[in-house]
Amino acid sequence: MAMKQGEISKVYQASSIEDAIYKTWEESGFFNPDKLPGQRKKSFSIAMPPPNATGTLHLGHAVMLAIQDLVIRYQRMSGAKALWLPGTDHAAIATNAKVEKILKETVNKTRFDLGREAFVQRVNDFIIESQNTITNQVRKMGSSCDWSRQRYTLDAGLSNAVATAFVEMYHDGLIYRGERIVNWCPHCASTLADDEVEYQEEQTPFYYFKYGPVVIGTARPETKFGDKVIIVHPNDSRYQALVGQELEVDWILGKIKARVIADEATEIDMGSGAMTITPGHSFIDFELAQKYGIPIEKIIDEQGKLTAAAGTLAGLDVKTARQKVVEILQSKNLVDHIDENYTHNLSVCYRCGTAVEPLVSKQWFVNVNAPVKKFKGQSLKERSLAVVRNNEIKIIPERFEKTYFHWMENLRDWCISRQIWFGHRIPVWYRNGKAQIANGKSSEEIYVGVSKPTGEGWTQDPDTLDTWFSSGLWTFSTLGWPEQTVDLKTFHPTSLMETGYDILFFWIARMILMTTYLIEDIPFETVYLHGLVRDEQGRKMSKSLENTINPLDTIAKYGADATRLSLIIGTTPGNDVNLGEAKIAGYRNFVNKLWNISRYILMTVENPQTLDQRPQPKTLADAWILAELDLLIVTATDNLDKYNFSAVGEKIYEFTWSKLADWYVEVAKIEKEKDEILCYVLTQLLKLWHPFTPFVTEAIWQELNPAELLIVAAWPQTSAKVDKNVLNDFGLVKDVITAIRNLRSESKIAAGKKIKAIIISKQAKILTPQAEIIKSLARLQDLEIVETGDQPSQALSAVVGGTEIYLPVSDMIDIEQETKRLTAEAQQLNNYLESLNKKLSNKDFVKRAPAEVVKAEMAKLEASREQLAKISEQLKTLT
RNA sequence: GGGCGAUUAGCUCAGUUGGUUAGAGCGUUACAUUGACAUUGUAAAGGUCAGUGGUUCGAGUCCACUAUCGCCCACCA
Repeated sequence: MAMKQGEISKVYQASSIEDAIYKTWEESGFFNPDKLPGQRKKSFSIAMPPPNATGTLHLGHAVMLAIQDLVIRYQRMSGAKALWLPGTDHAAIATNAKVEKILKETVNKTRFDLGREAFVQRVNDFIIESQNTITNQVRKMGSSCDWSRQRYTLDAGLSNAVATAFVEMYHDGLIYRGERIVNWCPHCASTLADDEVEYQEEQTPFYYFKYGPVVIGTARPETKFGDKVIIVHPNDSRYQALVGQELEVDWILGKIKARVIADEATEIDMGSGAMTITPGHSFIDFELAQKYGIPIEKIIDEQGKLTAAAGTLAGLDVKTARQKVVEILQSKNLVDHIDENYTHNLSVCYRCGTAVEPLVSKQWFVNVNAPVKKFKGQSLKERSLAVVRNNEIKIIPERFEKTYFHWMENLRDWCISRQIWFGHRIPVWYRNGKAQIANGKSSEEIYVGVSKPTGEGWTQDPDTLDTWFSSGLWTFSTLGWPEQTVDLKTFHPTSLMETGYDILFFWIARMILMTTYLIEDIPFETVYLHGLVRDEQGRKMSKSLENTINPLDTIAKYGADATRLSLIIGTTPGNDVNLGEAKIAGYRNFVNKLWNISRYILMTVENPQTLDQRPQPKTLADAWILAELDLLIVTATDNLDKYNFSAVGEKIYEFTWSKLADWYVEVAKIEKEKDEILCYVLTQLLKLWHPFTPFVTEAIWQELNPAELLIVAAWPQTSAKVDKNVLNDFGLVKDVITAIRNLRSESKIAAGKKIKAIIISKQAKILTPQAEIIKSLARLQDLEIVETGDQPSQALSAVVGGTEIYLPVSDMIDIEQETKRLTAEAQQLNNYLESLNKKLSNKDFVKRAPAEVVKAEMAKLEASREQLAKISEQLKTLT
């Protein structure tokens, strides 16, 4: 990989060296914290959010990988025992669905045709085949994660953790099996968690039926067979007389008896103000039914067909049944009217988009409200709220804490059983006929444990667990739990959880809930939520819009470093990032710039090498670049600790391009003999950049120091106090040069033309030693610097601070234009002076503002006055 | 219905607890090929910080309201 001097290409070719560099890193073993050099007391860990095992890299992954790799590289260089643990997720429903789709398309079979065992085998084969795709793509981003600790949610170890967690929670009464209303997806043939349901607006007829003395409204007539209770609002004067009565009403299948109950669940203004309740197929009605002890009847079954409760209509599908019911009621003259233009939100499955059927089913649930012994009576929900409320866990940006609280406060029991086959099987076995325990009405014997019980006749629960149940254990199941491993002790709680805000509920909340209970600790100290990547116009990226950017393509075209920078700089946590290819190309240009600065140093320095000893400055420019670097190191380190990645990137970018390349390297060409300082500055700069752009920095580093890998180089430190005088003094030199360039440009003096300049300045002592630099960079033939003197007439002029600059080029001056320019400048200065005067003549300002602020304003006033006076004089000399 | 966010240069966005004449990149204009870099350099133009009111000596920043856009949650029986 290392190239000899002189062979370094003019343009940085990312794609031709990145893979080789990654290989060198991986083979070094340094991604593994156990193999890092030196004594490392502090540990720092990140559990990588596991991509789907069958997925491919997209920009969402790219963002998380860029940020997490940045943090872990910074920590590793700062001397931490840094672990970034990678893995993949089996993504139960998603993968199950994917394989089912393949089956359908290739052999036109369903999972039921194959049978459970063959189907699961099929899925596992599929995973093994595609697993490497995603992990290799993760490598393409430069991710320095410890592959020796890679985990997969269906690993034996993790599966054991899942079973252990289930069993423990069951025995503590936090997991129960019950007939409750759940979201059912008829297509997936499985339950869904509340947050796996999405909503779609749709138009549907809304029916008003006569139900005894009241009119009730519904969009779902086919569920109404068993409605035997009318709910009215206690304050609704229209129905006061009915409350508490039992009425006989004519209904779909004939006459039934209906009770009237008053409850605030109804709204007076809504429809007729009265409603019947359908406990089996509505969440709200189910709760009401429990409250009033109303029997729950199942009208629709798991296949989406009507049950025996529908009498003659049993077996019909939902759509047909709806028509039939309406026809029956019409024939009985019980239809009041129909609103054809009713819009409502239809619940659909987040995976397949099928309408979700709320129905009552026997499922496993996590009880989030039960008091937990080891929490002294606090519930899972309360404990999960507490650890964020008391700042044990910090969420960045902070506003998401509110969102988290709101969600957690309203959390209902979590349905964790799924009827798909791929996933962690529920660790529960049943046996009939030998009932030892009276489990309510059931004569069934039940065993809950991590492995199959001994004895005959046990069958395991056919269901699998919600994929988020295993994800909830991710931070510690990956470290060996339930065993008390060294890793668990060393790296848990993890330091940082970094992920998109879109899975705050799905995942972050579940991890907090599971971890606080199972290991009585927090899963992570800080949560950093990044935004979603959108296209340049802020639209969601989608295949149909053809606006997607594939990170693998941009890595190939612009390099992983440029791709990473485009996702980190200019982005803020929690806010979406609009990304276009132009932005990535821009950072490719920057990476090339860094490459070429290095190339220049490698070509001109006699013995290029890394240097950590801060050299003694010989000139003002030396002192300045060292001071700027000191300042950069301090602010970068400080801001990285605060997770202000973008700000740090911008600062280092500015230093690299606007200070080092634009000024110091140019000065070095004039002053010469800068080998030590150039080596030192480059060394420190490569280190600062490394967490952001690991590949190019390592490539350059290897040219300077083939004996060491940059990934384990020590993070820059500086003991030097930032020298403000040096910054100001060289600042003046820069300003003078810029002012002269500006005058030349405005007066269209050819760039090649060498001219003379006269500088009159009280700071001549500072400027005089810099005469060579000024002459060269401002392209002057002759330069005169005096402390006081007469203003030359017929000269272009400018004022910087208290310094006057004159270019006596009488033959080239356009008096009119020059007068105009100076007058405009004077006018602007005048306005500024006025605002300063106004501010300072305000007694309250002088009295109340801090003394230093007032002092600074006074100094500004003084300086501006002086400057204005000089410009006025310059104006006079023109005429 | 409840909550959150955004609105700053032509475009994409920074702006940390209120305190330099509000910044960057891209784009635009003019000039340039000087010992690394045209994926370059030099210089410039470009902003009533969405609007209104308030707090304050001082507001892009804090508060209230309005407008537009976006997101999340709940859900209409």
